[in-house]
Amino acid sequence: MANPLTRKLEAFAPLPEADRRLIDDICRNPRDVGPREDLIREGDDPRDVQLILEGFACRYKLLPNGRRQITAYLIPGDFCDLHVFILRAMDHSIATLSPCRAVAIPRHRVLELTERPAIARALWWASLVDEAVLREWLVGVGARGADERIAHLLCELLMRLRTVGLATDGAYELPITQAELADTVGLTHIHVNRVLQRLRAEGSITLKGKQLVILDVDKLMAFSGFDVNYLHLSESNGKKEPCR
Amino acid sequence: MANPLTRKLEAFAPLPEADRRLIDDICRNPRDVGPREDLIREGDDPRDVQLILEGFACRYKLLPNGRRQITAYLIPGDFCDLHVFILRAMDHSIATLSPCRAVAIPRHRVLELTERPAIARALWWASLVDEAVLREWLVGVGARGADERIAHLLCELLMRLRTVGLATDGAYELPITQAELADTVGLTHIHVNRVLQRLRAEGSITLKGKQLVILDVDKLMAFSGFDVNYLHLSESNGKKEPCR
DNA sequence: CGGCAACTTGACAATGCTCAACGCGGGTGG
DNA sequence: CCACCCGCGTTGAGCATTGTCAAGTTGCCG
Repeated sequence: MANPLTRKLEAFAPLPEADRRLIDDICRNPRDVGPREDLIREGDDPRDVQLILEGFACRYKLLPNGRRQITAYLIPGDFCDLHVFILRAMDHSIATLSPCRAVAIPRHRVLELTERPAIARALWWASLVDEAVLREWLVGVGARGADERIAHLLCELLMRLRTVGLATDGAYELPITQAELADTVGLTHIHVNRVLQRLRAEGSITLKGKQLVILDVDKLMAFSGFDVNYLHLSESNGKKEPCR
Repeated sequence: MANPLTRKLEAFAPLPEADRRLIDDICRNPRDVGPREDLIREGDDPRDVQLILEGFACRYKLLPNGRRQITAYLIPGDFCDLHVFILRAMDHSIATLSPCRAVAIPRHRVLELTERPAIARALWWASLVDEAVLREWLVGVGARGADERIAHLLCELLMRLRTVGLATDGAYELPITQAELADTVGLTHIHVNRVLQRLRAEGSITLKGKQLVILDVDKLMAFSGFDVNYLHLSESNGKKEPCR
């Protein structure tokens, strides 16, 4: 299968063959990381940039009150922190959720990437999308009810996984626990469980083990108020009117 | 008073005199905008970049359920969207909260800015800070109780306004309504009101009209779990240990 | 002085949380 | 190969925080 980074960047614009080869070259010698391992910790000085090739990782922050908030999922093709090396210390941590395959890219190789105009533009686009996703999560936690919030997240993951070839129709693997989901959407794992039961009972999804199937994608998107536009996929321009 | 953009960027690193002059030049001919006016709307094609010189503006998103979520405050020295012109359509709107003074910077002038290495680095830093702020808001809404959440926001605004010279000690002007605060922190305006009453009753703050005073800054920061590090101000390195 | 927007307060309802317990399944060690 | 254990998922009962509705007050601006 194609390199997930290439697939993702080409969702923005096609890359020259030489650029694709550079990406393949950079992704040699990946390493396997077990589940629930920190890749970078808050307070660390960021050095190498991590790129996820397989599995799920996340950004998270621990609070004095003992709670944890996950602020992003990193899926295959996502960079941990392309631009942070300008900062002295990480303000959050990054950990694997599932077992992952990742590459640590040294800074000089990152610069090789950003010297290629097509890649640079695509990475720029990708970082704008990451920010849009973050905003959308804030909108969810701040203004959507529990059911819509979780349904929205499932829709988002579907779309993101599709662009790297990891979802077909409405089905994909969701290798995280309900407790991790809870830390993502700002609910307790118990409440997350109840919401998932409800979504199953309604016939919206099936979820056995780690296999998720969204039975009627359009319906779930409508229910959760999901509007693809924020992912800025080139195909999806102007499908829906924004709310006024 | 110095240009707020200059002040903000110099919180990262000092700028050459020529760069400061360029910024001053770009900020000529600002325009005044009334309160509650949209600067850019979701769906619009982003063209000029807006820079706020005075007043408060915000990013926000409207939901099908009628709710609104504010995802960022833009204060003097903040750009609306430095990097978005690569995208075809805005995925959120930007509006003034208070009366504002702003400049619309055409794209070619933005490029003039980014061609100056010191400015480019500082803008890069600023955009990382914006993202960190966004993450912190998500953490607040997802994992902090109502009182801590609001207190945390007040602390953040204090620090941000200080770097542009708009706060002294614990006092600053907060030109927004409680309803707008509510849309920011994901609560109802009624609950926000109760929390503010509580903070007043405790002697943590005073708030008369738009004048906010944080009576004991350290105490409020401790209470809300505020850790300056995420703002990446150069002075504030390693003051606190992150939670583990 | 009138009017409107923002703020305030109270009573009640709902959403989501806490605590506690139990089932299920996969992996490990005896 | 079986028994145990531990992590994950599930369920119930009662509680807390926050939302809803409704009404009243304050204060500013014309």
